[in-house]
Amino acid sequence: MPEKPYDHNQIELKWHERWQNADFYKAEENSTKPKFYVLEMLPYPSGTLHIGHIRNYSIGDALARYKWMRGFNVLHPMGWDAFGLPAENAAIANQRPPREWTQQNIASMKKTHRRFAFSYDWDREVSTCEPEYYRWNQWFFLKMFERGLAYRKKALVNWCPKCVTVLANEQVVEGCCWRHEDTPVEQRALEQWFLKITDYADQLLDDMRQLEGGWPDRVLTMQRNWIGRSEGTEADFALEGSKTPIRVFTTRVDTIFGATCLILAPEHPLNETLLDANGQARAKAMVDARAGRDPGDIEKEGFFTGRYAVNPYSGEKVPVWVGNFVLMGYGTGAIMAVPAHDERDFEFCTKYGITIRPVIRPVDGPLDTNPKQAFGEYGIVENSGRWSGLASEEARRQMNDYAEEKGFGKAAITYRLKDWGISRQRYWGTPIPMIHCPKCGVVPVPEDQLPVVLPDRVEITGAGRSPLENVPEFVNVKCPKCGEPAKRETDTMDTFMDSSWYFYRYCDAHNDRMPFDPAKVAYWFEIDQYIGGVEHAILHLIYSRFFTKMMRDIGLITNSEPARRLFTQGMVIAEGAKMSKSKGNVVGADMLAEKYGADTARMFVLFAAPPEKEVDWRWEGADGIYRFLGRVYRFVTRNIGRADFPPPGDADRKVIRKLHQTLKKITEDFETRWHFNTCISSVMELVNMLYAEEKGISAEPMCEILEKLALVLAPFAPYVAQEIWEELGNQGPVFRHPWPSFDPELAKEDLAEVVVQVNGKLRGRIHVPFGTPKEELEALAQADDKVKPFLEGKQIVKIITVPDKLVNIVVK
RNA sequence: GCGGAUGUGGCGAAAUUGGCAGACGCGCUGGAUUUAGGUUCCAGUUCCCGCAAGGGAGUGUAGGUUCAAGUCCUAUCAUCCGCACCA
Repeated sequence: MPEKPYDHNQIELKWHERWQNADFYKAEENSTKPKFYVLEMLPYPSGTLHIGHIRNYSIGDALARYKWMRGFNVLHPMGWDAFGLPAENAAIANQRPPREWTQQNIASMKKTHRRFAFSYDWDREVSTCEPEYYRWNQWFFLKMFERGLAYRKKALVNWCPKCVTVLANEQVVEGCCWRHEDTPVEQRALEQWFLKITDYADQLLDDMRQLEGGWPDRVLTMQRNWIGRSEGTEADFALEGSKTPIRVFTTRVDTIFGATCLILAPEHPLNETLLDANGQARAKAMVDARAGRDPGDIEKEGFFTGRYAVNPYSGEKVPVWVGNFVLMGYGTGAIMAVPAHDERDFEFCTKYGITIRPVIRPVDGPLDTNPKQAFGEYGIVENSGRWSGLASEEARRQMNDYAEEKGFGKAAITYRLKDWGISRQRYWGTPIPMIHCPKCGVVPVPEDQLPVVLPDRVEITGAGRSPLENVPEFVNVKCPKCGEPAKRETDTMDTFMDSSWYFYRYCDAHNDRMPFDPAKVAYWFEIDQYIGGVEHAILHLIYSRFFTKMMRDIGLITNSEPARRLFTQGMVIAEGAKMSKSKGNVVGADMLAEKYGADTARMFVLFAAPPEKEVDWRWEGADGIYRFLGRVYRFVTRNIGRADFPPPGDADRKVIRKLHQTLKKITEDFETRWHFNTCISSVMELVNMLYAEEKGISAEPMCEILEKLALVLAPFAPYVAQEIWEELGNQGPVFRHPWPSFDPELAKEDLAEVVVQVNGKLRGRIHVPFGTPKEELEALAQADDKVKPFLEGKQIVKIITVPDKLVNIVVK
């Protein structure tokens, strides 16, 4: 057959059309339990759908297709993000009717991903935007409410005055709105719903031990920091002239005799009674000044309240101050300042001339009167009454006991992790199924009335309150308890709620009685492999771990962790920045596909770097991939049905060996590391050799090679692979054919190449049969012409020999 | 400041268990095909000296362990990421 030019357009269109309605996307029934892989949809900041597709699908596809060939049945559903609205895009969130938008989106996603991707099981698809999904979000919310895990309180929220909306924590970038980088976020007090994730803080921390090895260390560390457990002591300082004491939290109670003042956070509730109008104004100014600033840039300042408090251990009277560096959100919002042993306290107290009193000395030295040396260090406690002379750790223990005994404090643990605020003042999202009744208070919507569905037409006011408030037929309801007129909750849920359990729903997507059948989930879970972007390391991945534990506690599931293994993909960056639509630096993988075709586009992205690494997007290298696919295609077409094959010869052995070496390499890389870049490069090596040896390859090996080439290429370049598969006279999809196995015997070289070093430097190489004995190797090495000159006139001290690999001669 | 990672050619990168540094690709150089350009094919391409054979240096920097270090240890610098007056 004459050589055909590689026309990617023609090939891709042809198969694109044929695959439109093919049923081989469906998972095959399998007698053994398949692996459960979940591929999170968008590993990149939302808005980067373009690039998200190609990179994520590539990895997902390549894996899924490969696993399929190996006889696995991979559950590979669409992730929630695919249908979910970009949560941060308030404009769209408030304008589009969700249902239509969703359906439109599904349609377009189906189209796009047919082009780029392959193996989705549409039966299991779930849209988090569908009322059916609201229902189970709401169901979970009610279960948590019953258990006291969902509660309502007034809380400060981030507020962007330009967007006129509430922002989630993750949408606040360096104190400013993520869309208006010059606009500091304000704090507003609103009634909000919270989930008590803090109840699970210790479990979330402890269970990480199960995840070690399966999850990247980086993610585990980030989670550990985010939860931020610290052990310490809470102690009450009696406030003079008041019955309410001031409670402080410290991790270093052993330094408490060095506490020379108390400092309250400017937002501390006690300030309302403690301060005069002037003082309150100053405190408020501090809070405002802090908004939108990098904490490191703010100079510490504060003022004396005029009041004193009593150190419960020493009985010493210390002044009470207000300080701008004390955070209300951590510990108790009040600290004892120990300027001798804490850098921040030192800075503050030096500025205002407050006494500095060292109380910790090094184990092997005297008390250091220059306090700067001792910040944060442990040692021996001094000048501390009955505790003097104890080691820090022991002092802490005894002082904790003492506090408890005397009733003024106790050992305490605080967390950086805060309860999860899920209220959003948005149209978009799952309505929170609660009703506010003037008589009965907050009443849950009865389970049989779920789902509470969003109204279709909503006018956007931009007033910064939920647009749902303006829809009377939604808001005005009868109280389920007393039947009197009441108001519906108008906040909707954070979309992270959806993402926290979507993969459970995949196991039983059409269940209309429960979120899912526990038996089905028990069959699939835990997830064998979860794949997603790093940026979800703390939020999504902590929330979904929390959900899993909550679901276990309400008896739905038995596993404590959602996923055994986690793989975090690197991000695609452009010119050093994360790609995002708002930055306008999304470079089109579409354009790449337009010019070279989807096969080249996908393969190029896979070839650029291993998947866990972030990759700077530039398309200079794409030519090489396109050339390569052309080389393959032309090679195959001109060798199909050729009449003039030579008789079997040396070349056959050579290329068959290379073929099996390639198969071995790809199979191993695929199975363990997912380093597709090295897989691809080894196929390239094979093809390079095929070009060099083409004339000498006889008919039979050529047949084998062409077929294996199609199979090996299929995960990376499905269209060309399929086309070749058909040209070779095969029927049906190449993906249904089992993955080719390799023969280790055929992959073996005839002779071992043994490297000869003199003093660790490469001087020669000898070729010997495998298993040549040590003595013989050493003799051959010394006799080698290239090696000899380096041995002349020298004395051989030692020879190290690694059989079949290396001889190192040490000379003097 | 704390925590985590990463540093290898002009570029993306490879080297999986301490054993040939730079596979594969881009780019570049030369050659063949071509009226020419493009395409395709072949060869070369870490740096320095050399026409060449060959030799020397070389994985951010400085030490160390080892017959042998990109890989292990110590220190240090740079970059990136995460958290950040967290008491």
